[in-house]
Amino acid sequence: MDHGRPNLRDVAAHANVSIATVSHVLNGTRLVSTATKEKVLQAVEELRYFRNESARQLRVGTSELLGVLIVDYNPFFMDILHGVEKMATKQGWKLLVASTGEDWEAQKELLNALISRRVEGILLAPVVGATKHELQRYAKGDIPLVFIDRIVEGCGIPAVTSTNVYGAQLAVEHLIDHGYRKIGVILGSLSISSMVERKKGYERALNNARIDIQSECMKVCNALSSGGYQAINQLLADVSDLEAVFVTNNLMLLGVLKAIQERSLRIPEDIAVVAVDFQPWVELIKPSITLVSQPAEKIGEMAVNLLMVQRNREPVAEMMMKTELIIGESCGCRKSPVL
Amino acid sequence: MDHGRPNLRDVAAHANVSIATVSHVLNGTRLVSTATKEKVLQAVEELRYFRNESARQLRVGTSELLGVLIVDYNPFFMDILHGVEKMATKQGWKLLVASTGEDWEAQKELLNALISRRVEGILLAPVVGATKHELQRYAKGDIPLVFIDRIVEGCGIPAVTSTNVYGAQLAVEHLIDHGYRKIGVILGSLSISSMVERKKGYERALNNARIDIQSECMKVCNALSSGGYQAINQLLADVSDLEAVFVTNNLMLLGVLKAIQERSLRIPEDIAVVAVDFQPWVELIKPSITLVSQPAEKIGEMAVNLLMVQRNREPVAEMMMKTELIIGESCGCRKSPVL
DNA sequence: ATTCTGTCCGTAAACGTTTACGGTTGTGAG
DNA sequence: CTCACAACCGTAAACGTTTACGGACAGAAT
Repeated sequence: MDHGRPNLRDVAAHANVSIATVSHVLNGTRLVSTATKEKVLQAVEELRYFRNESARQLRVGTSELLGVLIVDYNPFFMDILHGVEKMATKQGWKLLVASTGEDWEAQKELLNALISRRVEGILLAPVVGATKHELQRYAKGDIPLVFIDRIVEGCGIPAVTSTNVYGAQLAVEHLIDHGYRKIGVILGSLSISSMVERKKGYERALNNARIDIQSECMKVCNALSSGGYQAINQLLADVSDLEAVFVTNNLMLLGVLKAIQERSLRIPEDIAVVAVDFQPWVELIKPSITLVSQPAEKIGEMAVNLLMVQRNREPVAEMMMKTELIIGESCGCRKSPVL
Repeated sequence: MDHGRPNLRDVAAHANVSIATVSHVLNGTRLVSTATKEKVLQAVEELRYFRNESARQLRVGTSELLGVLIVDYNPFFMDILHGVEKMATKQGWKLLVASTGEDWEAQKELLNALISRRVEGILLAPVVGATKHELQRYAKGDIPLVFIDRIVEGCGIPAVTSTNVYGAQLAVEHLIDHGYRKIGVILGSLSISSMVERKKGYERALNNARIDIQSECMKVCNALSSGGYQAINQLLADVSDLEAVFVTNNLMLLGVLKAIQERSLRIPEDIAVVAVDFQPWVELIKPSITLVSQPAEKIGEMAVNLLMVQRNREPVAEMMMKTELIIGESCGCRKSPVL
């Protein structure tokens, strides 16, 4: 009884067959008599043999792994991950997951690690600091990439995003329809495409309604709860007659609501709120929040699909998933819309 | 110019050195003159060489991968994952993540897949249906396992959990201190150790206060929002004079609160609520919910630590992380405690 | 008796690394 | 001049699979 993990060779010896036969039995890749098949399977069982995947991978070249680079473990990316896993499992792929933070150097490291592991494809949310030039080089490689949630334009990498401009516009127009004129917006870093797009939607809505866009109504902060908290406080300090605010992601919404509660402001009477990203808990807070929801799970599923299309060398387009306005009470829908 | 990915051989040829030298340069494993070092690095850069990890792994035997089997992508496991990643990164390990659902067959498949990949260790939340016998066989293997959040007793696998019994007891005693006597509990499957423990804590609290434990006060449901929703409705139907309820996880809490809102019951006047798992949003709902919080991120960190201890063949104990009672308004703290 | 066809199986060559072993210089000490 | 030592590098053997190629045998067809 030698030490270490059992080999194909060990199994073969134990079953009195050749190494090739064992492999074929295990993979069902050629006819083997039921007698020897059983011998082999029994040997496998007795030795508790587990195929060495790295040897297989070295030989056949496929890793059956899918790399996913998210920015952090927040609920939005979790929903995406869920969708990704669902689709990946259908291919027999496992997920190699890592979070990058908004740190391009870290993201590059992780990209390299994934490439070294010869993953079948990489899903990534490009991070603040990512350059078109560098991403292009990655795109030239033979591992297909797909952007999720965010993009960097002009590097030939397909993407699955949502209709951010339209969604934001819809949300802000909804506020305008209720008569609000002094509308603030709280944004994350403008180095992120989704934030730029939501800003654009905000501006379009105001422009269409011929409302002046005022710079003090626009706050950029880190896209976390703490950032939202600071931003809303600044907004309230800088804009005395603020009527409404558009919050561009779920985490920032947490901070915004916290600040509003602390100040005992009433929603929507003192300040109306509209936000982005549906999460189950928002149904519970009162008044319920009007939201632009993104189909996060679908984004994940589609991203894997795009990846496979790309692997087949078919031309790939970008996909924008439809956002939806879920109307709650925080937008003041009880006020009659002005005509 | 040949096709396919560049090799060590390709790099060596391109730099006019031996294959061994390239390897040594890349790994810094022996002295190489700066001149050739630069030649090599330039060749690597020009050919865009990426080391083939599976070949390395085959040769040296280490995968630098950590397998993590969670049950689903919910906020609690996300916090755990965050902690796990933080610690794993310190070892240079990447995360192979998969969700199993409450499906033991699926979990076994995934365990086998992870073993085949020769991961450095496996963190898993053992799932409904897992048997001591089968888990013992996995524990015999040379890949260290660590339970997270839940355990299966007697299979020699170390675990990181939280003080569920004590936490639950504390929570329910807190209710009792406020004078509540008719206290319901909503549990997930009792095939899961954490749920059994929370049930035990509930029972201890009642016993200590010499309150009869009534079976109709105890509802077992699937541990999701929908389960909580159904359970609280049944509870309210079966126990007419219900005064309070203890909800044993975060997802079920969502459903419970939804049902309570639909029925326009007041918290805590009509029904007091105490739950398990702190998530940021609970601070926002009014009245704020009294909670037993688990240090999920720490659980993840400790699990990786335990893994490493185990790898060093040191004896390993189980770890129970301290839970904490975060007092909100939903327990009726405004009522003066009875003496 | 020969050939053919089909069933069943084994031998050996890759895949791309790491690393033990050894070889070739050049330099300073004796 | 020799020897030792350091600095530097190359050759080749493993790691555990998959799979192309070919061989042995049995039965059927000629």
